[in-house]
Amino acid sequence: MYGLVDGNNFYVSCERVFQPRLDGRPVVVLSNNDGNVVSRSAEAKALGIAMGAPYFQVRELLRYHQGHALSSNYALYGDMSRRVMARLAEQVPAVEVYSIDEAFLDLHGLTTWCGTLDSRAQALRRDVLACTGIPTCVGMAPTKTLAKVANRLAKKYPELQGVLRLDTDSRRERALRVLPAADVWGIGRQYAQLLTAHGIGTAWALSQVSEVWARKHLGGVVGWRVVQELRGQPCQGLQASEDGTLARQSIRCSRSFGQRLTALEDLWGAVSTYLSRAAEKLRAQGEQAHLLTVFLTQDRYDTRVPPPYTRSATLTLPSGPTNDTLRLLAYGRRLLERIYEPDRRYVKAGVVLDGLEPPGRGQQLDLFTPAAASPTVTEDRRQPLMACVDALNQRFGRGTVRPAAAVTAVGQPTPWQGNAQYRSPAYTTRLTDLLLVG
DNA sequence: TCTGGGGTCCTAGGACCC
DNA sequence: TCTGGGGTCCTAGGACCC
Repeated sequence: MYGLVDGNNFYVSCERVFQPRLDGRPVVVLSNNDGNVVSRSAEAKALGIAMGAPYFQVRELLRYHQGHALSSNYALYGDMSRRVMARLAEQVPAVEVYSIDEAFLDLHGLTTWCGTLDSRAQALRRDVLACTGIPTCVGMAPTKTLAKVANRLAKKYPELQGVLRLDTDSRRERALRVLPAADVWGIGRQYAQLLTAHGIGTAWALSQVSEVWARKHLGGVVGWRVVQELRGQPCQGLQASEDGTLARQSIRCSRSFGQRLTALEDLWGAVSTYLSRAAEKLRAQGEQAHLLTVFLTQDRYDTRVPPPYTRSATLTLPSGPTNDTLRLLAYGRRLLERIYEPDRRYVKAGVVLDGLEPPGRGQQLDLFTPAAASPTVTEDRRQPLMACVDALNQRFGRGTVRPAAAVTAVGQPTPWQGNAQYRSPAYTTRLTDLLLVG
């Protein structure tokens, strides 16, 4: 039996823990750059503000109803997330941290020693609320996909008091019949449209399609798994996370700029910043990457620009995997120059590190470089430098030590810097931002 | 004027290897 | 003129998730 715990309106709930004045009002949290709505309070949902709505479209509505919009504060949400996950890990055999606000639980054997599953789930919710201030809902079922269904309905119907268990055929059928197929985990916009066209409206109808049909129309084996899981056949197990964190298979860092950029050197300032940050994450995870991607994106809402909006270039690092910022920067520059075109107006850039593995798994030497000058040798000497940079940035704040390309003249604004006008303090992770009570 | 960021998995063709 | 089978890697792209 699987459980799925999900924080209600997670980002808004995090903000409300420290700003009770936000209670009872429409509140939204915005994406980076104050672009889109990414979290909404119940009051904001009631106003009809859609998930992902551009802020400029809802700004007036929100103001009229005396609501609040906040820039996203990932330092706060990340820390609150760790607190929630830690509470869960204390109380169940295994936890898979699925996203910043969601975790799958292994509920094996919980009934036998401590009451019914439902009462256990309620106790879990009370504990998380009491210890972190975050309200949650819990769904329980024999497959992850059904646990997601249960969680969804637990949120939708308040009379369920935040908990729903789907462990019998009749309960399962009742639930699937009221859930739109589009709300099933794994059914996105494209598939939802296709299902509608075929007269498949509910999750129940989706669970009745044939294997051949699912494989043909829903992306092969992926779609078939969704159908099987809706029928109660588990296709995926729990991937337990060690100490509440998950080792990633790829690391990405990308940002929208505060303004359009055209100059190569401005773009390089952004890309080198993101690449340094990605390399730092890579080292924190104790791994090396052997694939590097750089991408540039143009304004996809500008009708004068024909698609594709994003150009990317990927390089398999010729001298093997690395987590050395300086080497990644050298390759990153080449990739950027490969995709950069003058006279284009770019809105966003990013980097991806892929092919991650722990260090020391047979390094590839370059045939044409003398061994003493090979990248891996100079790099070994640079490991202490990287460790030092990481330590400085951790102690004195991100960007204390950064690539020269990312440094602007004193008093000059950073050309690529995004907007974050309504950011709340880092209440739980920065000493000077501690909440004062008095 | 203003439209996010960071992930996962799968497919598929071509290069290359034995 | 005939032209294998199975494997991995590389690269790009497409779908999905929160």
